[in-house]
Amino acid sequence: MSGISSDVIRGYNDTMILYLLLDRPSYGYEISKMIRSLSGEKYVIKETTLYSAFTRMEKNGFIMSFSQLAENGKRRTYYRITESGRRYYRDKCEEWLLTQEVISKFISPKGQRSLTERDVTGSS
Amino acid sequence: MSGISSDVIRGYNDTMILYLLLDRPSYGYEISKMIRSLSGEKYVIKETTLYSAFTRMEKNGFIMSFSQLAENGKRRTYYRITESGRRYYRDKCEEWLLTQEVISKFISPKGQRSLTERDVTGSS
DNA sequence: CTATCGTACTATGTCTGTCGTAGTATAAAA
DNA sequence: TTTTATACTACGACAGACATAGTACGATAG
Repeated sequence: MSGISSDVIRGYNDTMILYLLLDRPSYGYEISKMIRSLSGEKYVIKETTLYSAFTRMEKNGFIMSFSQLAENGKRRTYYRITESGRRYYRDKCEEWLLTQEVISKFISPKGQRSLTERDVTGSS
Repeated sequence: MSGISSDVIRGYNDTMILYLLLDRPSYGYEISKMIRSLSGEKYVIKETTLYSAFTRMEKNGFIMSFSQLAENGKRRTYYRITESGRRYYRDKCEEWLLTQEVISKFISPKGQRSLTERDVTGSS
């Protein structure tokens, strides 16, 4: 299998989306493409996850939507990050650094610590 | 509010617990203390989270429980990691490395990318 | 002309891990 | 005797991710 489980990513989808909005507004389809490519094809956000994140974040005041005609004449919903959204993003970045630090203490590269055979069995 | 949100840690509580069981069996209270101290007091697992993790992981075959009398004469439920649990732990470690790699692409240290002054704030 | 594909969404309900709240029980300490 | 630390269990709420399904429209292929 391999890949990133949804439990891990949970709570960081918002952060990823906001990151992509820092420079300029964007819309669903484009953002999903950007996440895919920026992650090196390692993570693909689900459509429902993406759009529900938009809804949630707009409700929370982190982004604002506006409708605009695309080159092809189709109407799209764009999202722009707000000041509050930038603050939230910054906080999440800090939280991420902390999280990394903490979780890393519980990770051992080979998945093992000093382990002698007899530890595996025996109680009585 | 700083600290680690539960959404972030979600899915890594199990990993932390398993890490602490790699060497020897342990029990709830001790594990919670170890998580607290190993994380440098930065993360404190909730009791309910911990015990429900035990239940879930035993059901999944990652750990096995056994009851034993403690020094003080009280009966405790200890947990021992299984082979399957070790494998799961190793997988989670790999997943973690991948996750770190991916999420880090969406994190900018100051929470900002090319950004002109006026966007930031002014308290002046 | 029709079918399919890519784009751009919305709706609805399920699942699962975390957490709030609360309660039980015992030994040691105050 | 009351409090504190230890060592749990039960129950329900919550929220984010996801599965599934459907709508709509333009471009492209056959």
